[in-house]
Amino acid sequence: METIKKQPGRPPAGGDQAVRQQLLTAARGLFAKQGYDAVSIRAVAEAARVNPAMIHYYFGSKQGLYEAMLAATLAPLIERLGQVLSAGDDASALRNFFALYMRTLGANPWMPPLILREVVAEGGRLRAWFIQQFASKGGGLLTRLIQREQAAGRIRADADPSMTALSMVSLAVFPFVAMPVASEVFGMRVKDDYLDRFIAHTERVFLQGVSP
Amino acid sequence: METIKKQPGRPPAGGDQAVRQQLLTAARGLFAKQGYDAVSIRAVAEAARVNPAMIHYYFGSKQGLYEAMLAATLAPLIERLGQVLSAGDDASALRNFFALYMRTLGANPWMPPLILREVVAEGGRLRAWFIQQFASKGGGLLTRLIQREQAAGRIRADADPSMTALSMVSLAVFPFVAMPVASEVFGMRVKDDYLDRFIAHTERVFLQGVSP
DNA sequence: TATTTAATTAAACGTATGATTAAATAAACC
DNA sequence: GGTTTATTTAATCATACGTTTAATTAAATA
Repeated sequence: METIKKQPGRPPAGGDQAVRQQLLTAARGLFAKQGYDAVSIRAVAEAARVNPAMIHYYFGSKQGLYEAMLAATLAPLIERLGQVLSAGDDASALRNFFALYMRTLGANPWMPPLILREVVAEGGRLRAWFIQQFASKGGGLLTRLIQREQAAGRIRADADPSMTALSMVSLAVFPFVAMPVASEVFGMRVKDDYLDRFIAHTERVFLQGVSP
Repeated sequence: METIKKQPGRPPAGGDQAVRQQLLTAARGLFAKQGYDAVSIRAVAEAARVNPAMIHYYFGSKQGLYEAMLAATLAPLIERLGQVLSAGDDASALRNFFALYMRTLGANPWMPPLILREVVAEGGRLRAWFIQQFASKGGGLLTRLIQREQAAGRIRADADPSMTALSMVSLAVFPFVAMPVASEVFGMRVKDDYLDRFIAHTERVFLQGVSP
């Protein structure tokens, strides 16, 4: 039990000054796992080993913390997908896009729940950022890609691009969130190569499902 | 402003004695739209036009109300799917199953959000009922159907049944919850025939995606 | 060195929540 | 008709929540 840093006042300069980042990280984990309403700012502060008042000092409010965390967590995904999309236009672009999408979700376990909770949060608190900065950008990327693939004859032309985008997002995002349930129901043992096999399965279902 | 029924005491026999059902209906709508934590028992009682204490009288607790509502809402879906599954074994069984699944979700708008909120509620309050009574039964039905179709050569044999079931659930459930977001992002206008067209689209993506 | 600014703590505030209780009233039963 | 039981209301309880404030300390600045 170290008793350092128990008194008020500005901390010595030796410290990491990483309080803000600790809060963001703690908030990411807790909000993803339990949802906005179930997480108290005291719980976040405790997980971050920080005084609860620091949340208001750095983020103004609980909602401010949540919004900052969501933007910091989800924005990079859109950016990377955009890069892959503008990288190439060959026959493997769709496959690359899909693989990067699912691999990123698999490597950042807090992403899928955060996305799903926002999607289901109809009329919720910060719907604005999620829709305008995440969903519409991601949806734009997706439909552009799909139409490009349709023009190239790799996706059948009679498929509605918006519906196709929805199908792709469904196949890619939902299973990650459902995995804990599926483990109990199907007894899936998540071994090392499981993620790879699952991505390959999903990729094939989608690509074959929308092919001409 | 009618002032009837404002005094305590057992109500006259003329009344409907439907308090319990009113509470279940109000709870279904509110919990589906806002989630468990965001809904107060006072809000449920107000929506049901009933005294808040009635929740504890009939259901013991907020959680009791939630569990009763969830069971009453989701159990019929599993039952109906089971009937369809055991009805026939011909080439249209899979298509019938899929259509009934999506059509039921579309006709009962509170179902998809309730399911999704349970799926994402890792370590949540009543995970027990959802997993043991809903997810495992539904998962059992699904894998049985998929393996039957594989034996009949209508689903490719190298597809993992559990993964295939996950893909099917993803394609069928997620889009309903994402529809409000998709409307804003894609400008989808939900016309009369939209649901039919969307179900047809999804059905084709899945069937074609898992075909040999 | 003296003063101001930044970062942190502990304590408190007002409110909303889930839950409980006592009283009240009509139905059900004997 | 008298007693018991079922259903409802209003009031209250304790707690947890988001937020605010005042005090405190070290860094930054001059």
